[in-house]
Amino acid sequence: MDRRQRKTREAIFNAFCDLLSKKHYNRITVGEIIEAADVGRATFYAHFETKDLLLKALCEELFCHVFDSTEQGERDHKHIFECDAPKSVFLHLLQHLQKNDRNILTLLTCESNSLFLQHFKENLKDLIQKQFPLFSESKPKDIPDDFWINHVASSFVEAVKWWIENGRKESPQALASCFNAVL
Amino acid sequence: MDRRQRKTREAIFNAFCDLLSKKHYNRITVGEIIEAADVGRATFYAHFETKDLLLKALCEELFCHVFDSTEQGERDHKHIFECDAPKSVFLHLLQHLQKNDRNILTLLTCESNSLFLQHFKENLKDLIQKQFPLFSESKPKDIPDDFWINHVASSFVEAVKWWIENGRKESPQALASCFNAVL
DNA sequence: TCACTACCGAACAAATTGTTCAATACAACA
DNA sequence: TGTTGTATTGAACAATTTGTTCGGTAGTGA
Repeated sequence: MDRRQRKTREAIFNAFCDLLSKKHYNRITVGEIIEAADVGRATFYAHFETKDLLLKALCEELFCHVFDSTEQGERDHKHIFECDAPKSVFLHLLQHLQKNDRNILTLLTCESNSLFLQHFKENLKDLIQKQFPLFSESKPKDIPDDFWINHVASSFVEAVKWWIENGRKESPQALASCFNAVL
Repeated sequence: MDRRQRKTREAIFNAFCDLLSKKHYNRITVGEIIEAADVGRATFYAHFETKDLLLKALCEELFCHVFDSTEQGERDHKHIFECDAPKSVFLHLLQHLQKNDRNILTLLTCESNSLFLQHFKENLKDLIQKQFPLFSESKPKDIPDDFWINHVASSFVEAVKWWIENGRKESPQALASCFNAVL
């Protein structure tokens, strides 16, 4: 990709994140984004058809990074998935979030955090699906598999949401152990 | 309240619900609402400052009804909260939803159902909070109370969401038992 | 009957969206 | 280094949408 395109894309992402930390997604206009990013109006629309697609692209870049490194971990350090999964997977994810790559915590803390947590949940469900045998051990009998997957993924996301909305006072370890306790 | 006001309010609510069943909340304009409701623009703004506040008012009317009748039940039929709560509370809520008062199922099935489920969760948390002793029996040790309340409420909402998005094939009883199994 | 108030509807400025286009600046490659 | 292709610019544009105003109309409650 052309260096100019990369820079523009990055400038738009950064401006968008900045704005998200200040006001709700629905109240952010394209005009504000291009002003903050300092790019031309036509340039914005050359990159993203709509604000919704900008959000989608941002989420993809964001979570693709988190989950890639998780699956990377899966290959590099087989033990994460082998010894006491799924516990270690969730702890690993929490530690990853705590590292705050690409300022992901700002987005998960902002007024519109639900938008990002929603994407997070979808990615999580995929991950659980792929590694289903690992997660099915703790599954109660007589409930549908996808009900269980949905429950595990959404419980984790809701735990993260709770954590964030309460000021992230607990360590990743403490939160993971709360999560494991209710699961 | 003046009969004219009641009628206008009702017309706007109905039009809004109709539109929500057809398109996403973000894509619905005030212009469309007043056309569907067949009221003047100034009239709309005399009732609701913004579209967001209209949504809020709708949610309040909707869930106030569901939860009032639940707490009503609490007074009239003490057994709901006394014998095997919290199981019966959730079953009761599901049966209430199934009755589809005020077409609530249309809203919970629409593209923007998250908006309503969010309000549902808040009301649910209040309910659990008020009846906390009943719900704390199954609470694992060593986790914060509000983490537990959040987990119970959001698990229920996510179960309902799963139920709806999968076409509500299960009976309220079957769903309640899935929910109890994972809790 | 009478006073009150909700509604109408048209008109309005302001903000926003998404597109177009010619001019300019930069990148990649030979 | 020069050439070619492409990204960016900025201004201008119509079309939508928002939220407000106001004089006139009509229904409400007492």
